[in-house]
Amino acid sequence: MTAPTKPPHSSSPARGPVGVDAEAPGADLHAPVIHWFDDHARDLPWRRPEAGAWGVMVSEFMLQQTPVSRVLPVYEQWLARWPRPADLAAEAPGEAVRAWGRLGYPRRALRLHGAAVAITERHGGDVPSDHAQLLALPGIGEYTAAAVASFAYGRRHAVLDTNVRRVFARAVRGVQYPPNATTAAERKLARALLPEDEATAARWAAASMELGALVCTARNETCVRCPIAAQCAWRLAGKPEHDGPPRRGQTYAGTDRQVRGKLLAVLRDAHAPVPQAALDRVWHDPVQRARALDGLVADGLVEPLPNGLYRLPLT
DNA sequence: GACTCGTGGAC
DNA sequence: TGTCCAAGAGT
Repeated sequence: MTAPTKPPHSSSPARGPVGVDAEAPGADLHAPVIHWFDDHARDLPWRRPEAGAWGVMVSEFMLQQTPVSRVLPVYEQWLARWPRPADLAAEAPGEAVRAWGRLGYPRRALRLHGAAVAITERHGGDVPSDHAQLLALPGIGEYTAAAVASFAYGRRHAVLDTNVRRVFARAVRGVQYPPNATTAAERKLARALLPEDEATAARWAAASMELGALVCTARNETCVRCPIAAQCAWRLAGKPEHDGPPRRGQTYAGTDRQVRGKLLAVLRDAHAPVPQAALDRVWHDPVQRARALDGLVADGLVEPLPNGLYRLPLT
């Protein structure tokens, strides 16, 4: 999977600088990036053929806002325990939350379980390849639908994640960072840059994402290793610093999220219903503590029992 | 659009 | 040490 068929771009004719090719937008970028990918793609388990569409889908859920290094061990355990969607669908949702461990954003575990149930009920147990059908599954948005269709089934979709957005912002728009939220202009650009050929488009999607992850990183980018440095608008402009509205940072200490995390950690580690008193120990402020617990219950991550006990959801 | 939702590593 | 960041989705 790491080095399938090479695209028919091997010898691109000499071109002028930056995007002057009106016939094929981005054609001056495709070949170098894909060739770089041929040599530098990481050997990740979800890229191996035996991963299948289910493996790709599980990896995409886990990789939403979580680094590869932390996903790897959980992914392996997950696929060993639930090798098919129907296997996960047969489990209690709380088991998915427990197996999720400390990946963060545990609602993703619940949604992945829900997606497995839907796949089992509506799609005969097979991960759909159609973008609209993928989009209809819980926890799958625009990015993940495109990623699964492209990576697992070789379909032609613009796969616009934070890595690709940063690569395009720099190489094409000449700015350090993309906007905070994905814009219509970015989607239009991503579609325009998508190679016509389906297999090449899928390869391009994975390659441009990998370039952002390994070379064109948010901080300490290494342009000396970049296959398109010579054409990069940002580098050619002298790599100007980001201006405009500040990129919103995330605070964490003292937030409800931190309290929710502490509460859920207790329930994950317990294999029997937990009394209220055990949950009360994780946070000093009773108001915030109650709000966080209510939120977990409302989200379906925690199941309250009639006798004042709590556990991960059985249904 | 703005906001919420976990966790840990790097600098 | 605190800030920033990581293959987003849902409301």
